[in-house]
Amino acid sequence: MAAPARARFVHNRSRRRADEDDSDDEDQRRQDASSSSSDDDGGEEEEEEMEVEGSDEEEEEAVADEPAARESPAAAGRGGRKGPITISLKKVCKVCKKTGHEAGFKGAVYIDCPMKPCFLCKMPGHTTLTCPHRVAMEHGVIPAPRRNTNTSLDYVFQSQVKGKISMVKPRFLVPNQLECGNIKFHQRRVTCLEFHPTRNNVLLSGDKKGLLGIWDYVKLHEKITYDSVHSCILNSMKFDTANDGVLYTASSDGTISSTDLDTGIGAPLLNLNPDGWSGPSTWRMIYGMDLNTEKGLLLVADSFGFLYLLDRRSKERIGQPILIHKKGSKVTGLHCNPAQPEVLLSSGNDHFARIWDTRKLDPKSALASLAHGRVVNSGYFSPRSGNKIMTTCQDNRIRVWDYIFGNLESPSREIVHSHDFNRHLTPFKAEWDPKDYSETVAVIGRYISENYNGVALHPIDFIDTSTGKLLAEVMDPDITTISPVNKLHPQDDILATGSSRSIFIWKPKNDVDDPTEERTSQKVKEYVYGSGSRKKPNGKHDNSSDDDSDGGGGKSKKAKKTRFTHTAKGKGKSKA
DNA sequence: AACATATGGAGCC
DNA sequence: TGGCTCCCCTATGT
Repeated sequence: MAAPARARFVHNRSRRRADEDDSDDEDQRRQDASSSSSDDDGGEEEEEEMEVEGSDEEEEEAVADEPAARESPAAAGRGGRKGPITISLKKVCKVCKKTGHEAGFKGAVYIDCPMKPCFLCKMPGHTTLTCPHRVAMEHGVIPAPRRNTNTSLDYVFQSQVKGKISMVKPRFLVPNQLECGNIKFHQRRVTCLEFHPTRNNVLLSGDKKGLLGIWDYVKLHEKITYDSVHSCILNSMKFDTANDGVLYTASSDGTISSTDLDTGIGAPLLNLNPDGWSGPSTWRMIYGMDLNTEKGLLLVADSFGFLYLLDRRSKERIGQPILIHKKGSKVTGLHCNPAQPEVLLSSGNDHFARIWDTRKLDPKSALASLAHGRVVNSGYFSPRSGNKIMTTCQDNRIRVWDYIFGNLESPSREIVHSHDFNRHLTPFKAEWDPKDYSETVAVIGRYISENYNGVALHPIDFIDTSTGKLLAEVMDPDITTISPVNKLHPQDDILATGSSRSIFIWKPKNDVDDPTEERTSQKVKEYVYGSGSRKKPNGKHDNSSDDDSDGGGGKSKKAKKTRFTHTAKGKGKSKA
């Protein structure tokens, strides 16, 4: 529901302002109390710097006669006037190493370094605390003119295709309440999630180690994991809709695997590193994969810019690999147009998203090249008509093209949203709500935190991509980690979230239970499965390296089935 | 409580 | 082009 969520947001925003003031006061007090060594998280050695301060802007000055200070150029600049030399004991900013300010968390509020461009919109002159896109999220849209090309193609589109897009907003329920507990069986961070297309309550999850989990989120004990399908990052999963017992998986180990979900038998479909590891400059990783169900064609892209076509039955490659992004750069994603499966959207590390006709492919044959400010994490056609494109870019902008047959030179909208790249996080990807006939609602996790009741939380945002308005922000006081992986159920009002190693299932809050918010005292139960603790059965630590780049090519692809039973235990984390 | 560490991209030379 | 350094609202284990 838009209205309540909005109200909550405003409320939180005003609370944040109050906190800012608080922390400023705190800052003052602490600095008045002077040389306290309140250096928070170590790292920088020079915790305090003695420095002669010529300017009188500084309030926290102390009188001293430090000989070293007298020799400093700043002192000389004072014209040799004898008298008390003022020096100040100041903190060094961890970000820019300059003095006079500090950056970092003050309680639940993060203070930006004023010397850096805004962490949200990347523009200089302000910080995230004062960024217009943060203060008023609904105005975070950089407008672009609606361009009608007025070509015959556009006319055909307007009359024929546009009618398919429902202009009536469907009932929209935000799955904002944690349904089942904190599911922990992945040993590494979750990298992808997919709902089973036909089997109710079944979710598939992949992690950085390559572990594939298939489990029922209603009957939590019904869980299977496959730990030998892939040897490192599971980047993408696709169901064969012609045979939904088969799952295709793409991995940074350079292989595509097909797994029969009933028998657990896995078969490699493609291995781009048949000769094994011989250094990072030759190791091919697969991030992008999609399936053209009409043609039975598997489309795969590697980390060197090449696209491969694969017949899913014969498992044979069709033609030669085609360079679709800058040579040597990673293709981050592929998506076949849901209405016209031969139309392909690719996104890449070369700051471009490109549209292709897979029937006539050659490196220069892109139907369109969509320029971005930085690496494009993902690009998706809208789920029903396929006539919109939404991309997530590392420049903290979600871009939307409303009409793929129109003028694609610049996006219809750019929505400023915090989803920065961080090497330790799975890249953020804004995804359409597959249930939304109007093709406007998107979901994406948020990087920067907001202060909610003294706790810094990173919500999952529901965005109206036609206006940039924040429809809802989903969060829970017990989830303090960032949630970069989010998947909306194709039919039900359910959201699955991957946050670090945990998985969460959200459902709409029951309308019956009122504003009393009895949820607050209720802690999230943690379901730790047998292998969840990174410890080997013998009690020794799993010291196997996190290195993604070890062999893997020669590994047997026989899927190993493991069953676990869950142990539910209450979690008593106390939050301020 | 203070560490170490996994790790990708940008920007420099 | 390649090799190096920095980035600096991560999460977790020791």
